[in-house]
Amino acid sequence: MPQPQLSRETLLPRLAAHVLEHGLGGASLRPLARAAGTSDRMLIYHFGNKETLITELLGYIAGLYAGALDAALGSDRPATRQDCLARILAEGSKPAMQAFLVLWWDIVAGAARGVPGYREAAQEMMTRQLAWLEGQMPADDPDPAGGARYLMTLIEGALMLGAVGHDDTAQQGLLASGLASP
Amino acid sequence: MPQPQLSRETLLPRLAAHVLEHGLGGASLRPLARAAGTSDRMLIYHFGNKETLITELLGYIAGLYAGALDAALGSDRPATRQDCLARILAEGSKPAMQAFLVLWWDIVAGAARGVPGYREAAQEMMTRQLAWLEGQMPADDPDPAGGARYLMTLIEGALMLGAVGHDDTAQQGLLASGLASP
DNA sequence: AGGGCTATGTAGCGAACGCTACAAGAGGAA
DNA sequence: TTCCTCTTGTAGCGTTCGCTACATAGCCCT
Repeated sequence: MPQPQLSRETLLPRLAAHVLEHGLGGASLRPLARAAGTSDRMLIYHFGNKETLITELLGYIAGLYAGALDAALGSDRPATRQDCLARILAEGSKPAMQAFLVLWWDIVAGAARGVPGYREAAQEMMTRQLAWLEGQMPADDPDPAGGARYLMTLIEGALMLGAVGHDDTAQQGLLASGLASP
Repeated sequence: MPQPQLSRETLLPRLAAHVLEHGLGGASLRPLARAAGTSDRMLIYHFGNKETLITELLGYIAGLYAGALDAALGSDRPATRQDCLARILAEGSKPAMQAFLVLWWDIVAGAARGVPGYREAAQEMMTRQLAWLEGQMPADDPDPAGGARYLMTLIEGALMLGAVGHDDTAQQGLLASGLASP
């Protein structure tokens, strides 16, 4: 009997790719297994049950997200908060980030409803993004910590408005904040 | 045979109450029917299929939300943007709004993924909230339209951060924006 | 060599899913 | 009265769900 030596570590990347494409809502064992080249039977064997599978998967995806942020970290800092915001919005509109974004709202919904594992993953991703953002603040910023949290709040609001088709509202809001130019 | 004369109109309020409590993710016909005092058979009879049921339900909930906003409309306008923001955040933290908020992230997730009906409902709710917010802007505000969109972006960002356990981040962000006081 | 232990395949369980076929009661129309 | 339409109940279809029972092939240890 062949032993492709499947483990959680080798499984998680392919599972992550599947949920990034198809979302968490319809993530049931058999499609997940097919995407990972194994069977539902083996997913249960390796993870115990579906809930821990999802929890570990969310943790893994949070790690992926952290890696993507690190990769996006430029060596030169922006000169102003305006530049900073512009860079981040450019980063978030990259196609590679779109799949993350769509999945992100699944995670937020789960976190808001209290589904086990979701809040932890969401919190970790936001904490990581906040740290990244603080590192991206202008060197001469009078209040990098507060400024990063301010930008963060604006960015997340803009992303949400964009997700529901209110991109224009967000754009005009950022304009009125004085942190974006037309 | 008794005819309790059930129609879409009499059904929708009870269906809405159910999804406000249990969310849209697990909203399947039989539990929905039980909550509405009927059977899955009759839900299909009245709505045709589940997709149109959900679509109509989302529209109805958008109407509920609009009504809640109207009810929250005070006759006196706030004097400053700061007051305005404070009032809105107070409004959003009312217990009656919590169920809406949890459901809201379900809707956002569906809208982001392109599930039929979700984007329309989300857009309608945001449009309505934006109009309400514009009406709440200070009478002497130099740019009510832009200011409302700016506040909107901040508020939605703060709500999202709150949903994932980053309330403190949002609070410090609002503080750094100069629109909130400690 | 033999006995565990780990990893896997096959088959299937009971439940829930969206939806449908069929019959039947109630009320109006002819 | 007789028929026809609207509304409802009962039963069940085929599918998918998470999960399990059981068998078995390879590996390591003694």
